[in-house]
Amino acid sequence: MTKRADARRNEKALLDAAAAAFVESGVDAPVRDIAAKAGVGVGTIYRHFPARSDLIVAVFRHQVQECAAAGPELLASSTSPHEALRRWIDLFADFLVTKHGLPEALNAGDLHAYFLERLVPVCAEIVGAATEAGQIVPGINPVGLLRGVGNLCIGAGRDDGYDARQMIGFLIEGLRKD
Amino acid sequence: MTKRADARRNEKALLDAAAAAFVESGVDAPVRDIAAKAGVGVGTIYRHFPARSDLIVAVFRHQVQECAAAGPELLASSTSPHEALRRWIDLFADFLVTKHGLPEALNAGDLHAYFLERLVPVCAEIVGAATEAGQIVPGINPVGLLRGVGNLCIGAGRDDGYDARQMIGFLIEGLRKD
DNA sequence: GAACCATACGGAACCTTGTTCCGGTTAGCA
DNA sequence: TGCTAACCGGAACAAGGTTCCGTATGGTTC
Repeated sequence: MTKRADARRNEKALLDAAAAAFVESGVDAPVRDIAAKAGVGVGTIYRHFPARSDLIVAVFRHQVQECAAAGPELLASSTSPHEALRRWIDLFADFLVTKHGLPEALNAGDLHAYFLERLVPVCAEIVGAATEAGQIVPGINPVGLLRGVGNLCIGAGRDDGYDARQMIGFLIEGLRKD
Repeated sequence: MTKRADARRNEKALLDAAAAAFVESGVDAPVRDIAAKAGVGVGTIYRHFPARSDLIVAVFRHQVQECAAAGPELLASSTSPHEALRRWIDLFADFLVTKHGLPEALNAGDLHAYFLERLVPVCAEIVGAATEAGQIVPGINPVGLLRGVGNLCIGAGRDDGYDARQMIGFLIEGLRKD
């Protein structure tokens, strides 16, 4: 059941256009703009991506995968589970901080679903290792931690005096069992 | 230059209606709904409150004042500056967590302006005291801290596994200079 | 208490943004 | 070449914020 050639072409054009639009205007870029940039009608967007959020997910899927894949590697290569946690969270934050509007969008609905589904198991593994090693307080919920870090990334692009990474650093430090 | 009686009456009706709407639907309650609940046209809202955000600010002004006022008191009555900081941040978080949609709204524009203007000096004072006492790491930006805590309150109403207060607790703990 | 007008009001209309719908077009195959 | 299932474009709809302007009225003056 292979797709028609024009459909495949349009889907790629849309992904490219969306990626470009997200870079220059943030993930809030209007659907019409993306359609125009791809040389396509809005209807075509909605056939390929039933909702705006599906387009966002599609654009960032690769990077989420990479972030997920990095988890086990960091756990193996770090000097301690807490160090691995810190480094992995940094990776996650780096990803979010560079995508204008993504952290806020993450709080509403479907993005949430995919991102968390993919990253929670990884986070859980690292948190579990750190807990077992007695390096962080027990009972930390991986979902909650991920959401917290995601929230801290909100507004990180603006030039006011907000340093998301610093705050995330404090949060991770506060997890320590001392 | 005193306002006309009907204008004053309508302003109060609007504030009451907005407060009620915010409680039952969150601060995202549509302007039209608020107008209807107050028995007033939308035009009237915009004469009294040039933008939606001004209405939100007006509704919560009192509580922000109270929170600001509590700062010095806590500093005086607590056993240590870090303890005062923790308690004051808890107060701030309690305020935010109980207002559906307020934390997210805080990130966009004008709310920001008023809330921060009022609370930053207070936060700065407590942070300064804790810093001088050598209880937290030096160089913490009060604006950043407030924004971070505000961000952590986002999505705190939902029944998924996110505990904003716990995350805030970790953040404050991570500020410690050990 | 009548007349006047600055002030205030209501709500239709406008703009933007997401989403749906459907008549027209076309790729791929017989 | 013709057929048709798959696909496309964009007008139309819904919802929410904001603006505009003709109408109504509180308060003041005589």
